[in-house]
Amino acid sequence: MAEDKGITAAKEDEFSEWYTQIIQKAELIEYTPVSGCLVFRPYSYEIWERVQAFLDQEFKKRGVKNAYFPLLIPESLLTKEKEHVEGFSPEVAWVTQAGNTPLSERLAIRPTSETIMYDTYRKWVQSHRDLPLKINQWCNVVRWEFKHAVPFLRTREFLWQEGHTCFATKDEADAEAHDILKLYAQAYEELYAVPVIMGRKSEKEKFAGALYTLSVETMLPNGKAIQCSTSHCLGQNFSKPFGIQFLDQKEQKQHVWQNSWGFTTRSIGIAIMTHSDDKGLVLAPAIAPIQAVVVPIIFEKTKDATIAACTEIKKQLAEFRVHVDARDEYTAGWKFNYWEMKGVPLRIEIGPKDLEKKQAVVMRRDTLKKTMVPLENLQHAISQELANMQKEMLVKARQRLQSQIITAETKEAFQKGIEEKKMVLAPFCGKPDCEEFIKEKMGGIKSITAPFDAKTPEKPCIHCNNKAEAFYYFAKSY
RNA sequence: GGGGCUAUUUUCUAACUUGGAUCAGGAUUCGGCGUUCGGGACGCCGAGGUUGGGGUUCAAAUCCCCAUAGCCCCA
Repeated sequence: MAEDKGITAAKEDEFSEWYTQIIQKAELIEYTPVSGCLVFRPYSYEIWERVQAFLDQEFKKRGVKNAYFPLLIPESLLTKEKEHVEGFSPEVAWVTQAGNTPLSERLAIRPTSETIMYDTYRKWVQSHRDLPLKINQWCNVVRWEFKHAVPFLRTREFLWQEGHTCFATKDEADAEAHDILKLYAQAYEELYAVPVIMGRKSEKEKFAGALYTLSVETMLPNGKAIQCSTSHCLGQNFSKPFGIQFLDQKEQKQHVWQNSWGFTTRSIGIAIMTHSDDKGLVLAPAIAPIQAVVVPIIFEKTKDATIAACTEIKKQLAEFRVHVDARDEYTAGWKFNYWEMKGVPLRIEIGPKDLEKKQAVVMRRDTLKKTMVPLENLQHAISQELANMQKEMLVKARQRLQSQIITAETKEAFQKGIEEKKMVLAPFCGKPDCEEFIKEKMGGIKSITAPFDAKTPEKPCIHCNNKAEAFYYFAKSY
């Protein structure tokens, strides 16, 4: 139910505390007795449902079918691809007994489903006519993190979709990996209004078992970079150990080329951190469970007429997600604060004075600016305000992101940028041991991604002075 | 990976330092009734609490240990 007080921590000064308050007071998250396993309350789950609806429809346009594979993966399957197991084994949770009976083979709770799915794909792919095979599943996964949990961003159990596709050729796999990456970027920018960077992960940071990993990345207001989503080309790294083969047109046996790609509930946390302020949550209209809340200003004599007018307005605005807060037990002022904390994009105030003048007061959550709108124009005005807000939130966030990025071609500039909590674009050789060095020496910074839009470096690697493979972003990250 | 801090009800807290009878006090919240309502209204009545386990003690919310959870800082 409603909390008694607003947000008491400032985003600028106490970012973590501020975030902890937001997610609880906006009724997004509830803690549970299990560390790192949190409740997605209806208000955050509804955001997820909107993103799901968008992605699901886009997957289907691309010929992807939904299916569901088991939660439990036998150890023998999980360990089939060597790099993959090594990457995941430290954080796999295991089921070892049923009641009091030990299991003959322990079962992993899926950290990701490559292995269980590909064991089945082997049976489904025989001919080039069976390709491409494109399957997605919406599910939960468990990765037993030992770092402390950050709600949405890093939890032991989280929700996601994982797409797993097979192609006859590498070209097709490459094209799809890029296509899905762009779709993910679109989801961030057009739904969450979060600006992102697309690129390719370093050898060290790529997915365990992948040929290469493409990623969508962004920077949070506290100076930490965060991986938004990834799209992996697995090459034939899994099709070989799992024996996923087909006969091609020339009657030759071939291993399939595979991709896997995922989008998680982490995205919700990124959107919250990006846009919210000291009054609470700020949600982009595209994903807000409620896009406009109508608050009647109630006086005893005009109460019925005011509420009737609000109900009428809701009907007029049927194309939007509108809620009328006609609760008797709270004052208008209380409701203003409450809905601001919940991040509802627009507030429509209707009082007797407004009704006399045939107008409404409309307030935008991101700018907190109020405008008077004639009732006859309301539908159009709301539509405009929502569209503007969606657009301007992205623009504003992009300006902030750009202010957090610098380019460095010398060691000194690089170091300075990192100290200033920037994301630094620098020439890098791409070698894992060189990256390991940088990480050790510079307080745990990682390569983020080699952005697609960067130039070819002329200067050598920022650290080892060998030939640079590409410009990479480096930063502290989640 | 290392270090630190915290835990009282829906929530925020008082009592803890110096263990005891004050009935664990207040506010908020929740339920009821009434007056209110243009930026977190108010009155009356009612509901609700010491995180879990162990120890010290005649006596534990208070001291000690363990577990669990949360938060912060460093790597």
